[in-house]
Amino acid sequence: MIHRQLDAGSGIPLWAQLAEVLREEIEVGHFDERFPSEPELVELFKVSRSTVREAIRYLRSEGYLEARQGKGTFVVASESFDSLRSHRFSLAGRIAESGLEEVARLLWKGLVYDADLAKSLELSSDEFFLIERLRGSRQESFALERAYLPRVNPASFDCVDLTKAGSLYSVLQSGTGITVTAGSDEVSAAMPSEREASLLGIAEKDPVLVVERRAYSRHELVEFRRTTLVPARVRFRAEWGR
Amino acid sequence: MIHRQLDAGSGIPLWAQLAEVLREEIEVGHFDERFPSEPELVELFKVSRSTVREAIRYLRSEGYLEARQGKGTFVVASESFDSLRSHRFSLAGRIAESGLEEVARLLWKGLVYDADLAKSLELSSDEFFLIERLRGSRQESFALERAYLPRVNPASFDCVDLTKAGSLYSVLQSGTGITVTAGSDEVSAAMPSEREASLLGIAEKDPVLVVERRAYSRHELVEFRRTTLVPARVRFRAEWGR
DNA sequence: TTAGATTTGTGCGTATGTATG
DNA sequence: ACATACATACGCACAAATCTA
Repeated sequence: MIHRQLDAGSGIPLWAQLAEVLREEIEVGHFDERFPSEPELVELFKVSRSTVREAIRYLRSEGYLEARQGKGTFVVASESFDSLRSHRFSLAGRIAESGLEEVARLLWKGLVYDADLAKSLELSSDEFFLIERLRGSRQESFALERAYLPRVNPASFDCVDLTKAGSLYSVLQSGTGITVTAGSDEVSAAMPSEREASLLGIAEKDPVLVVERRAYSRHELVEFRRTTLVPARVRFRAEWGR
Repeated sequence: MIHRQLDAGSGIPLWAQLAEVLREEIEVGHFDERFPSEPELVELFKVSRSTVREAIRYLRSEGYLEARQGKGTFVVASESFDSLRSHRFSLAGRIAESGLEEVARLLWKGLVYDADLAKSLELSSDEFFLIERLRGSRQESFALERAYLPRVNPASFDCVDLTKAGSLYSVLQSGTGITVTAGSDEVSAAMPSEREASLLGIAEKDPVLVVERRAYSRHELVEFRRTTLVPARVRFRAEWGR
């Protein structure tokens, strides 16, 4: 078994030492069949249960472990890329930093038909309500946002102010009664189309960040959103540490 | 002040109830000038400090709060971009999905001198130990990784196997005794140089994702890493809710 | 510069609740 | 019904970082 001595006076917190030992064992594949229970770890490493739980909490937040009440703690199948695995990225931009007011300009809204999109989203109907907005400060734009809403009543959006920077979800909630419960985001890089470059005020040779979002309400897709961002004006940032 | 009664028998954990109350107050801007200290919240809501800390921990993980030892807890200025604020992005690629073995090829290691980099990192010396690796499966590469280590003994890396996919930090730890405690990542988009495109096996007109990492050991920079990724082969993905 | 107060971080102990098998 | 597992909640003490008098 493991049995590595933790050093209380090393300046490194006990839970961090324990997490490091466990992380190494996980990466070697030592716990693939079974991860020790909390009481077992308490006994093995001679620390309190709070310390064990703190270490496990950290490894969960890093994506190494997941826990199920009543069942146990399990190793998550490893991603290939070291420690870029599960940091919390947030969008940070000059607008937020400088405190400039953010504005959203409505470019277009209305029904569109897109068979390819419907197919990739596994939807039976190719009808979408499209909301296209340009976001930025008064001086410059940093994002072009296209939200595709399947199966909604276009009239729901007639009286809604879409120029506010606020969330589309509150609009969805108040306009249609739909509550978004889960979703996914995917970040990639791409080249802008001529129109995108023009709207964002960049050259066609400048690359952009693309975020694709799927939002669900009770396992049902309620929004597909593609946001095109200017990397010089806004970027994703994660801070991590103990 | 606040005073909302929490209900112990409601089925909802006390910390979650407290977090919800605090979140609402935060969004109204009630705590913009000062967020209550832990003992104050204990007194206000008549719960234990662990419960208070659990609620604050959650709000920190959601990006609403940040805490500094000795200073206090503070409301994070809301990012301009709705709800992309605190998702957990992890790198997902074809390699991990298909279960192919990941390999790392050492391209170069040795001392380099870069005054611009030293200046941007606010370092007095422009001497770096550079480790350049190409990562991918046997069939194709998906990332070019350049790690700049200031002030390390080059001999530390003589006997180390850098072709393993494993973390550089364990190398740092064993080779130099340095323990990485904190850091930040920033994701952007860029065009590859001729050499990068060639090494990654892509066209020069294909955009790439760029991740810049800063790693610290006790407030001291110990690594600056720039990773260039091929978006078609690997991307950042976050799932939320549920 | 120093000393003390304040605030979050770490770590211990205990007890009880809830989900699972 | 029972044992096992993690989740919640309480209390206490001291350490480390920060601010202030």
